[in-house]
Amino acid sequence: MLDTGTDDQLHEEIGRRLTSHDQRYTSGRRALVGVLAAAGRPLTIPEVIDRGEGVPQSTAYRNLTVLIEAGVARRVTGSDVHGRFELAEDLTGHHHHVICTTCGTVTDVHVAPRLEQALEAAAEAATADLGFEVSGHTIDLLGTCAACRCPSALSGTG
Amino acid sequence: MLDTGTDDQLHEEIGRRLTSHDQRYTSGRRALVGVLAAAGRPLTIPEVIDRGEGVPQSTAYRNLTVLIEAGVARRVTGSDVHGRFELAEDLTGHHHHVICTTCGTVTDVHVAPRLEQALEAAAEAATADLGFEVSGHTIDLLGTCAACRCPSALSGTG
DNA sequence: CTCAGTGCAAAGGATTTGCATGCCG
DNA sequence: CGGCATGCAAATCCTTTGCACTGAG
Repeated sequence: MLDTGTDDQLHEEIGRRLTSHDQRYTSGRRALVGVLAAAGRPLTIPEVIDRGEGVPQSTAYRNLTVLIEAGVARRVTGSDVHGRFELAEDLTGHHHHVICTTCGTVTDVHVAPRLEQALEAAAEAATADLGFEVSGHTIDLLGTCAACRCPSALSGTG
Repeated sequence: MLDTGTDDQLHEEIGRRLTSHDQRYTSGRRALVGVLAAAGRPLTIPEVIDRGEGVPQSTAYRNLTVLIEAGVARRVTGSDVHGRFELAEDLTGHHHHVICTTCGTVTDVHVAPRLEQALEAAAEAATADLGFEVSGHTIDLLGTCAACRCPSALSGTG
């Protein structure tokens, strides 16, 4: 993960990446990045639009595409119909997704580095004979979230 | 993984599952299962249709939905636009996917059971404080396949 | 015979694109 | 000033659905 400790540093780094892809880092794109950064989990297009100030779908899709091409964002696919979008891992840190199979909500989690390393080694071993060069991985943990396991927890009295 | 060592056993088991969901195991569905079983990797709808004998899209989607509801098939999402479909893991064995980020091809791989267990344990630990109950996981290994790394290998002399 | 499955074509929803205008560089 | 980003709306693509027909129990 890069040193993007402050929002300014994050935006600066993203600006550099866009520039190097002949793209401008406009206020609309900045807002889009802000929405993704603030979310802390992958968002669907409706969610992105909701949190932006009246951004049209087309612009949201278009800018997301630009961000993806510049290596700033990533498209994630949950069990949902909508694609989900989040900032690139080198900006936010390597993490995985916890997906509730009941409500479809996606949450970020971090896994022990030791296990990550073990997985990487295993991945190399498993794909060596395929002539496949592993550059990364994703792990989705599937199950049921607290809210779906115990709906009454939402009403406050337990 | 169930004892579905022969195609007959596989079809018998699938027939049972469909029956228990008030669905018939028709020849069309049998053919669909055959296509998925023969593929050995998740197929997109165009691929499924290609390998079937003139199955209409609507029937393909419809039967895939039925198979999924009966726990016979599963929907996987690659980096592609199309959803991908494969038989359920308890029929084919637990495995993961290797995805070529260049051409989008998805291949199945198996990972050492020891690592799977370590991952499961880590998953429990990582989600315990979320109140999330983990019931399964998926791992996608991303990278570049042999064909995309070395295109000349396809010409036969490699 | 009766109901579920199939096929066709249209509908529905997500994503992409064309074109005119406004803004950044 | 010139080119890119933006907005709107239509187009496109994947997926679902309605309806009539055919096949299985």
